[in-house]
Amino acid sequence: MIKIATWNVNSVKARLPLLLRWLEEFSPDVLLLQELKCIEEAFPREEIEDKGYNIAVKGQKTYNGVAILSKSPIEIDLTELPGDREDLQARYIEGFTFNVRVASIYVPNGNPVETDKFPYKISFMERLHNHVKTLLSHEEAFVLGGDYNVIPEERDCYAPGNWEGDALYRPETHAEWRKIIYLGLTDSFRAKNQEEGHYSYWDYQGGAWNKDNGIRIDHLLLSPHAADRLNDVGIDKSPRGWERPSDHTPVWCELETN
DNA sequence: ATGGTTGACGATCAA
Repeated sequence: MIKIATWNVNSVKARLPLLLRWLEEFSPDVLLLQELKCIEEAFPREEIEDKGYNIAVKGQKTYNGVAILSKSPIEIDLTELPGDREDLQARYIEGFTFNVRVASIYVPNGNPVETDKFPYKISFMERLHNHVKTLLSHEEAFVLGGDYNVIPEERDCYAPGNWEGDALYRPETHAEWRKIIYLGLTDSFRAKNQEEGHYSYWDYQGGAWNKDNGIRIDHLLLSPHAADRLNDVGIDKSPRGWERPSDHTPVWCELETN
């Protein structure tokens, strides 16, 4: 079995103690990180290598930043999402490890929707849609994990009415999400669990964590070959309750080894 | 209670 997880850590430097603790306790084989908020040179490489991980980083000062951690060597193939050479934001890294293609993705938030942030989000999702078509043509097992900043359905948020008009819940956002899924990808969490009320993010504000006012926006999307090997999935809520947490908590899936 | 969190940065923006 191979355990693959995704976690938006909201600053890898601020979250290092929690990250090290979670690597120790959960011991994922592969961990996809988002929102590093640092350049590659500032990434806490040694501390994570000491836990037994290989590391590939696409960093950026202050904002964004994604990484792949793996107990097995990582072959990096892409450090940006194809389709827009002018997009300099560090939101995509893709590689090959444990005989599986993996990507760590940080889809733009897109709010406020009346600014250019929303069309940037939509065009990023269109580029992802195009890239997924290319990936599918190779007939490989792949796992695309990350913070998609998409609440897929009503059952993925505590109060759907509050999200009307938000970039995470807009009709255009749902349309792009469905375009990607309908290419043949599996939302791994929904392959095993149909219940409402399972979340991966709780806002820092308004006591959202204590009230369980969350949303499910961190996803692990599987290619057909990977979905055939899906054994189990879960959301590990515990790190959200630790001291100085990220506002996101890790989401994981377990694939059978072949 | 004209507010509400957190992080990086630099005196504000982004989420």
